[in-house]
Amino acid sequence: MSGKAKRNGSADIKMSDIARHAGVSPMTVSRALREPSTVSEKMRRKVDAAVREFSYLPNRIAGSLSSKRSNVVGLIVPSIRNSLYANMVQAISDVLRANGFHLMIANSGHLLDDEEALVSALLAQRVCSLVLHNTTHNKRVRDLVAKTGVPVVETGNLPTEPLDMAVSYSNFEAARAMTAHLGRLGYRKIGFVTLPLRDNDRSEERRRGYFTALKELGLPADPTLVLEAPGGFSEGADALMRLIQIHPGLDAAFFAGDVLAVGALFECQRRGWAVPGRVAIASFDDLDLLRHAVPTVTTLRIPRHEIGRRSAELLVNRLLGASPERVRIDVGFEIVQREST
Amino acid sequence: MSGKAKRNGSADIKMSDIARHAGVSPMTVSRALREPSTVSEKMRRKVDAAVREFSYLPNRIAGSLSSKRSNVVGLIVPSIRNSLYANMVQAISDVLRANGFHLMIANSGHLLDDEEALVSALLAQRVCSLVLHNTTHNKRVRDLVAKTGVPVVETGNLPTEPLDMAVSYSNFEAARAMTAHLGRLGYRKIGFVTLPLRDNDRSEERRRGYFTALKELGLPADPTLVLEAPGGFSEGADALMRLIQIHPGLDAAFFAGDVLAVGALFECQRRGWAVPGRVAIASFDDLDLLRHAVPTVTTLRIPRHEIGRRSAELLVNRLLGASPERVRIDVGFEIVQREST
DNA sequence: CTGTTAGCGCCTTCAT
DNA sequence: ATGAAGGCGCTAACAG
Repeated sequence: MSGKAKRNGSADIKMSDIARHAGVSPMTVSRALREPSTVSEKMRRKVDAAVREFSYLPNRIAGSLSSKRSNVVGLIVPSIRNSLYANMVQAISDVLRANGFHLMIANSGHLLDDEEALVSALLAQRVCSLVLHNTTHNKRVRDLVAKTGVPVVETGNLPTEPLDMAVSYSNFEAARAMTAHLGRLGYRKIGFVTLPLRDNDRSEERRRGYFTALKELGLPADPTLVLEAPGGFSEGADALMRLIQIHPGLDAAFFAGDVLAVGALFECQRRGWAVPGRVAIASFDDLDLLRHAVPTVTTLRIPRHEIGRRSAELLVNRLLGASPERVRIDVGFEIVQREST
Repeated sequence: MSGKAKRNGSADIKMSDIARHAGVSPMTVSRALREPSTVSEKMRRKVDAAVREFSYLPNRIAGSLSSKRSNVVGLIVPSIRNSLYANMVQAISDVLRANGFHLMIANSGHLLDDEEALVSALLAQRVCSLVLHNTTHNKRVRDLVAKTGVPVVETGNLPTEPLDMAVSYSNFEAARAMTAHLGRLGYRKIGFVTLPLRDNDRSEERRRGYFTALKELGLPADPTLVLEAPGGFSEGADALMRLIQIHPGLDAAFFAGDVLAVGALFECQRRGWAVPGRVAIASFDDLDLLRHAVPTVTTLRIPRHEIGRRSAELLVNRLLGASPERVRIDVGFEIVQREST
């Protein structure tokens, strides 16, 4: 009894059926559903009754094809799992939904060529616009975006030359500011633990910011003060221990990833090291966790939610008719000084 | 210069253009793209060349309309932000993508009527199936699902009567097992902190499991041992302090939400209370965090990733032709005994 | 305000 | 193995 590939369900009633049962033309049904104000009270009621009677759900696939308009936005993030992105996605989702749009989501796993495959796939689905959490793209992606002309928002970093619109903070400035902050507090031997640098403009920028600040502080830019670690609690702990082994005089460590910082903090607790007495710890991104840990952790507050919200708002405006113009919004960041430094 | 609503971009080349340039019929292009093996080598090469030359992206909207088949799965979660769901979503996304499907995601914010609106919207988009992180639905949702006949997977709890397929663990059994575990360890005055119970079958079930275990342990089912708290670190800390105020002899607290447990743990650290010396702490869901905190936290390991993976696999099989049959998969759970109890 | 006509871009079906 | 005809369900554009 198996049967072939499942057809997409639906009750199989279409607009013309509703029209027939309501005694009107299909066009009137269409209008009653999409722009009720253009239809007379009487017609509208007949239509509504028939729609309810059959639980009619308009086929938006057909609608999109016909109108050449879609209400689905495509989103590509490096990882869905990561709570930082999740925060942004939530905001995007909320704004889109409030405006009648939907979200198609995909994750690229940090690979540029995967991004290309996903951009193609989403454009084949005829999404009406794209959000990319990434500001370096391969040529094909840039070409596709240019060619299709869909509105695009890039986030995650501030590109010097956005594809279209960009909403982000500057990873460079943020890392620089935190490093400077640590210098101002009197720390002289400041380690830096970065997330993987490969194919990741954000990580690169953060490291650049760190070195720039060191220079401005008149501190030596010692490359052995920098360690690369994949995200994770253990990795943060390891990194701190290795740094301290190399530099027993290390007095502060700046982690370019919140989970790394917390891992290091836990390791200190385990060893009974005072933070910041033995070593100060600073983090990147304001996870709730950091505000509640003991000690509370100094960090950079990045308005992830705002990034999502404003990205979606820009798209919605554009989709609703705003004229295309390159936009580059810097949402900034904030240093949150807490007990750990 | 403003211009009307933005049309969905696309390079405006369609299959017939490719066909013309390749010197074949549109049908051959269609076949060369979808089932290359049914087309001769020569034709295929001509088509491929034209496709590449124009960077042609087939219009899947048109394809879906015509074939009555969609490759988009709809997913509704209570919250995108929550990392537990994020874990599951990631797994779903991965499996779907590996099989050529896409994911449309929406969040219901725990409201049944919002779920209805989203189910309608997703079905209007003609998603080929649904994943619902929720097992109690209002009538309209049940009707729509029945009527359209799309495959549905429910997760988040094990429904006694699934709409279609279900993949989950039992919240009841999990909470019961942890409470029993605490009893076995010798704790006699075990508090329980639950997430909001309203419209949330998962929370209800957990509480039921807790009380059942107390009874089985021969301990009094004292309702003042139960506190309801919205998720959050501070809320967990508060809840523990209130419990201890009411029951100075409290020797263990079981938090039906990981963040609550960690919040309580931090509060203990802050007060210099030994955990489990002063009070033992148990959690629900195996956040990485719990394995690294000091002390490490006893918890229930729920295979969120597996839930997502198996859900998606079930759907994919069905979409690829497996015959419809009600499935109810219990992925189980595991008690992870650590230092905090 | 309502209806008619003619596609949207592709795929199913049937013929060759 | 390839092509021609017709239609998926809806909406734009125009007519009344």
